Amino acid sequence: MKEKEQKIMEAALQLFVEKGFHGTSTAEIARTAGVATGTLFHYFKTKEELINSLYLYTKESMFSQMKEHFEVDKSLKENLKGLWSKFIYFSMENPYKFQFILIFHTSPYITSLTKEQLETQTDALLTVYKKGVHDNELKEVPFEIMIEYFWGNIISTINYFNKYPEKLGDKNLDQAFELFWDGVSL
Amino acid sequence: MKEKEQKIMEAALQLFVEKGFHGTSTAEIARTAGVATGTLFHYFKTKEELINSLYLYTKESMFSQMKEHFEVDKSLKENLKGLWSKFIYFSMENPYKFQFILIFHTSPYITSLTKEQLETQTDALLTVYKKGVHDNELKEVPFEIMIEYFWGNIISTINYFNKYPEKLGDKNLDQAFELFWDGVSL
DNA sequence: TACTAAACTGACTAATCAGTCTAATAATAA
DNA sequence: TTATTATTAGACTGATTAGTCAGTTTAGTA
Repeated sequence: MKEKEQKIMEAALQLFVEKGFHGTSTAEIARTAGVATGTLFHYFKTKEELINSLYLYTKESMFSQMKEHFEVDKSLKENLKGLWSKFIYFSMENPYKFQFILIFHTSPYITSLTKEQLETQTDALLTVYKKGVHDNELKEVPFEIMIEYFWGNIISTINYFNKYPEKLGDKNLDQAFELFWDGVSL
Repeated sequence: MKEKEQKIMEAALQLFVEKGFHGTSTAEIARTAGVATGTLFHYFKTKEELINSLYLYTKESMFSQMKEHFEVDKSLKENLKGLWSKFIYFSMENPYKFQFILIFHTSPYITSLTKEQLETQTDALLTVYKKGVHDNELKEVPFEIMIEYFWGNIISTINYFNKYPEKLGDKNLDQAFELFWDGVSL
């Protein structure tokens, strides 16, 4: 990716999160990125294309860190906590990216295409869930309820640490995870 | 409230949820409500005042249904489930209102004043939580974690039923609540 | 060195924005 | 009835918007 393209995306990411999609003008993005408006439209044909590109970029940036497979010598709980923690740490280290994904996901901008791409990302979790149920470690509830519960818990944990950053530590992380785990486990 | 004022608020509520604050023009709100733009600005001095009025109105509309006190002859679990269910049903019956509260709450529009008003709303929950801990029914984790967990669970349950409205029923509601309850209870 | 294509610029435009203003109408009171 | 006030209308304004375009700079190639 070219340097100016990168700068445009970084500026757009920050401004979109702080001021919303419509609240941010292309002129402001270009100014913040230190480029001319023409340059912005050279790389992204429309504002909407910029928004969608940014979504795919941030989502890829997040899920690329979640790729590692489960370690067979560890328990389901340990493995789940590993994945759960990765999401927490990613969002603490990349607050704008995480916030952007959240905002975008509940906005009218999301196209059915990008929605589909997100769905497939849950396949790995489905495998874990099925194994957990089979081994009598997890409750047998509709998978879609389980996945919403998983995400909801991650998001609320992140909200907590965003509100009270000074509380970030192993003890509170463990307690937040225990709430989640005791909910899903048998 | 005058009829046209009401119409303006209803139109604004729907459009804000569907297209965002900046994405919705005052002209479109007036057109949808069937009034002239002048009428809109007669009732609301600015667009921002309209947004804030709408927030206070929807929030009041939601919390007025949650006012009932806990019933002493019922268990903590039953009481909590009653409150939890009320939120679920409110959002299913008033999807725009609930969505608007969510969007507004994570937007730059929210002022410190309205933020304070929301905080006090959690006082009732704090009392319940303290009693639950004292009676050895609830885990002793920081209250702020508990409250985020409570909200997160409600929101993810609502997300689930919004995605799959045909799944709305006592069985799935019970299962979703059991996830929550098993997380918080000892 | 000369040539070419891509990267880049910023002034510009048509459309749209929030908000104003004057005037018309409806409601109420004397 | 007449006077007064609250309500409604929509054309209008200056500012801002997304996007264009004609031209300049940069980088690679032969």
